[in-house]
Amino acid sequence: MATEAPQKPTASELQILRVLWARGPSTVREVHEALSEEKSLGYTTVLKLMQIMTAKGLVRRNEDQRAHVYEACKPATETKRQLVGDVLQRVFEGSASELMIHALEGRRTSKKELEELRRLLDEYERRMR
Amino acid sequence: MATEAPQKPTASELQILRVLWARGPSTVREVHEALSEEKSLGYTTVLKLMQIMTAKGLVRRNEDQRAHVYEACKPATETKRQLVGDVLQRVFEGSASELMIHALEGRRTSKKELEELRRLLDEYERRMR
DNA sequence: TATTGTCAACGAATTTCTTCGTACCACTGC
DNA sequence: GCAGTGGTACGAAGAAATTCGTTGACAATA
Repeated sequence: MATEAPQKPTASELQILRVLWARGPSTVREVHEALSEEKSLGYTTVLKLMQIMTAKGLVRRNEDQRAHVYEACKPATETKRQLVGDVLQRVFEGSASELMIHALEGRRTSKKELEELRRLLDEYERRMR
Repeated sequence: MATEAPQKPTASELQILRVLWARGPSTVREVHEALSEEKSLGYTTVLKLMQIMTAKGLVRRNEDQRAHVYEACKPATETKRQLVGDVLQRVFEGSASELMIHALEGRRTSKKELEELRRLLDEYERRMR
């Protein structure tokens, strides 16, 4: 089918994407092993998910080897931007400040991270000009 | 049933919560009308959703009047914090800076908003001390 | 009192996610 | 050439979301 519309990954699919982003192109077995460290999932479950993701166009695979090698279609950055953009719209009506407020509250944010955030703002502003 | 576990609203449920947050306690009809402006949904669909949300403990209702009056159980802030916290963990492994980067990219952020963001950081830091 | 309109309740149909069991295929080593 | 091993494909089952039609209660009104 190879749909062309940009699909939003589900929670499970995101877990798999994260492994692919971190490891680069990987086989189902490799993904399954990486995921096993945090969650117990059957091998065929991961396989099925990755097949579905292939059909959706979230990942593509190279079938040259017997163990197909999968990789994410889109770079991590793009998908992350899409996901956060979705929440930004659906929950905060597009207000980045509102998003930030709620992201900072309800957790301890280190001094280091605050500085990093300031640096980001500076950089963004500079680039924007 | 009145479950006690903190439930995460689905996309549709969030739409309804947003109406309730904006309007305060409302009847199904009022919510339905408010939603109709952005989306076409049958009255009974909204009713059903709100009944389910009641069962889940996302909203509570006053049945004194024939047209029951619904309101969100949790304040907007708390739910928003939960939703953004979820993305923060699932997508950005808890890094607020990462979240920020991706929130800012892929959209134009006004100078005004950037200032607001800086102000937030200052305030947060001051409060943290 | 008969009619009409407003509402909640119920349940059913459909779709999507998630999870596996089972079957089947190709290669390797005896 | 036959048994394992390690892989994919297929299909099914259950849960959750989403959507709405139908029914029946109640109330206002003509």
